Amino acid sequence: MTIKELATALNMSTTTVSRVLTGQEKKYRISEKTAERVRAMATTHHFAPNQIARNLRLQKTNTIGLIIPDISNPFFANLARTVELELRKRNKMVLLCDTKDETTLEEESLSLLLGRKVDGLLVAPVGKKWKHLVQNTAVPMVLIDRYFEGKDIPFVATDNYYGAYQATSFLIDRGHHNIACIQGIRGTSPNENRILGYQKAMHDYKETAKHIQLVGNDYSIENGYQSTKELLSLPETPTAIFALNNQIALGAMKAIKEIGLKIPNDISLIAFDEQPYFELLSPSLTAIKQPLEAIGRTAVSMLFEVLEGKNVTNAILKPMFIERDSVTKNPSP
Amino acid sequence: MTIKELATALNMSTTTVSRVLTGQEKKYRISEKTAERVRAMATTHHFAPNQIARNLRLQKTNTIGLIIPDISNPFFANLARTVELELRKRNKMVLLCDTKDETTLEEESLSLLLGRKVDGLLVAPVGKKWKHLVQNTAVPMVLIDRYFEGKDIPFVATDNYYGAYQATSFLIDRGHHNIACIQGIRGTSPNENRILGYQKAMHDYKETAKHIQLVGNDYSIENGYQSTKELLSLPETPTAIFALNNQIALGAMKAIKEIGLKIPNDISLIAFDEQPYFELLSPSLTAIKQPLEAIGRTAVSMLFEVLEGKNVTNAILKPMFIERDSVTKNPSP
DNA sequence: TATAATTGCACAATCGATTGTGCAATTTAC
DNA sequence: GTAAATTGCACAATCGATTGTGCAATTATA
Repeated sequence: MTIKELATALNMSTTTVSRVLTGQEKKYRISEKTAERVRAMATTHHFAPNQIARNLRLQKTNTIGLIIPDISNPFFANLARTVELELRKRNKMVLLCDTKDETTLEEESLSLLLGRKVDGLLVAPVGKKWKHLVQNTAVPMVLIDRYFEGKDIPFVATDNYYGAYQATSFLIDRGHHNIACIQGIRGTSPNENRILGYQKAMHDYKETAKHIQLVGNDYSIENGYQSTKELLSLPETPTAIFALNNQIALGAMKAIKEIGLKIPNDISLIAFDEQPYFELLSPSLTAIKQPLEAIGRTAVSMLFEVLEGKNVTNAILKPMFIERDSVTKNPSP
Repeated sequence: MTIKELATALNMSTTTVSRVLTGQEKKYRISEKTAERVRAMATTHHFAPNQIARNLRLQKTNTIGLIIPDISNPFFANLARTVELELRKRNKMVLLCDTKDETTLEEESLSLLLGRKVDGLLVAPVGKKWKHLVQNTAVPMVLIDRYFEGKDIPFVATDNYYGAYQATSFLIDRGHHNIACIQGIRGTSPNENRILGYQKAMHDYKETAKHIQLVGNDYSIENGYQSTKELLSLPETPTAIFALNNQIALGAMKAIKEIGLKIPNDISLIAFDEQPYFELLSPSLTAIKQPLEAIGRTAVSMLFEVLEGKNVTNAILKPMFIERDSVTKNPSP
């Protein structure tokens, strides 16, 4: 059923029908009697306007593109959920793209979404390249989680530096000197800022902290696993590992278990990212919880401000340190 | 940049430009020289056709609606990922809707997606109501995970009966008589089939199995937690709990830990659904792994068959039982 | 009663692509 | 050299909505 058919059935012009159905009957002086007839007919026929046609005419799709590196990572899955629900409240739908942390796929996703004339973009970029992102000046965009310093694209992220500093200091306070850090994707903002926080803490406590050790290069279970195996085969093994996301932590635990070491006695562990099961592990896992819901909400409201032509300021939200049982007080070596 | 502007710049008709850019230059006898000029101009101007206009003209959006009860549940997040990547290969994009396991939101999502003229629908329904789903006869649909018996909507699901039967038999074999089952959403197909598998096993081994006990009514951590507390405060507590999804299992573990009992000595646990961290728990958690990727792939290819007008047969895929350490051999009572 | 103001609605253009058909210009056939 | 066939491209309609403007019919004003 199209508006034309509806108009024919009512013996009116499509103009009148459209104006009633878009609530403009007052503005265009459609009589209440006519308006009522239109509404009645529309409901009995279950008429719903063709959104494609509207989009074309109105030059607006009420669609937001959401680009995510890995929707199977619970961090992003939760983010996606908040974003979707928040956008729905504002009458937008989301076109989802998973980039598998590949810049190529991200570039492709971007141009596909632009071709579909999304009204806005919410992007958790891979974070290694940014040129394709700044090329788009046409549609408003807000970055989530990973961003680019000085590139003038608004973003919302966790205070990664703060979180990492806090976690590392905690380890040093507990007597750890040799703390290894397993990185995510190098060169991406969260990773670099976490590294900076880690390094700063190591430096601030340099009388006690031994040396800086960075390994790994991916936000994956596999990287956590391999890097941990590597670390634990070193002549001088670290007494604590700082895993820069939940997947790395998972891989690390797997390796530690396989090697037969015990957390926290043989080795301590802290994860950046919180997961519901962390408290159930034995021992429970000390973690830095990112304010996921706040990030999602903020990203959406920032995007709307940009859509409304307002200026926005980037948001950096504080994470929360959750102390549990995966860190010893007295590391052996 | 529109095709019209491009045509003006080339001093040609939009017809010719369109035909070249859609690869129909042969069919409509556009000279190679002209075609080459068009292509060159298109690339220098970075021309990309307005998909909205194409969609309207072609009556096809190359968009699939994906309706999911809870994208933050790793089961569905993984599913969504497979589906998204698989659809992208076939040049479709996905409009995502999260229904929070609420039928109302599902109905709303459905009509929004239909209004947007999606070419097809992949729905993991809440599963309690189906009328709104069968009302849609216009666009092809495939159900995932939860389905409706005899309602003639094609689906792909795990063999829940089989999985539950296997898990329950395993518990009985290990000497458990009093096995409680914490349900997900009652009345939904996976839940009912798992229950049937559980009951059948209990019945088949009735000399040894004691009685059937069903509690709970949600696929949530909270339900797992509350139901477990309830079970463990019974005069005659079960020796094993069968949790009907990963979230329930998580809640159950939380409750068990809080009460101070030990798995598996005090109580055994099996989860329907596998998660990467299950093997890292102490003890590691015995689980039934659903063939997630296969489900996603199958759903997509089934949808395409429907789109191509073929007949499809429902797919019921076998899960895999993964024995770990969360079940004792000799339950005490 | 004649004129002005208001009411109530429809015509037709528009958004940006695609496509059936028609018509010169060129080439081929005889 | 003329008719027929082929080549190369453009006109205009179409998809389904929205909207500036215009024009009767009705009501108000003087």
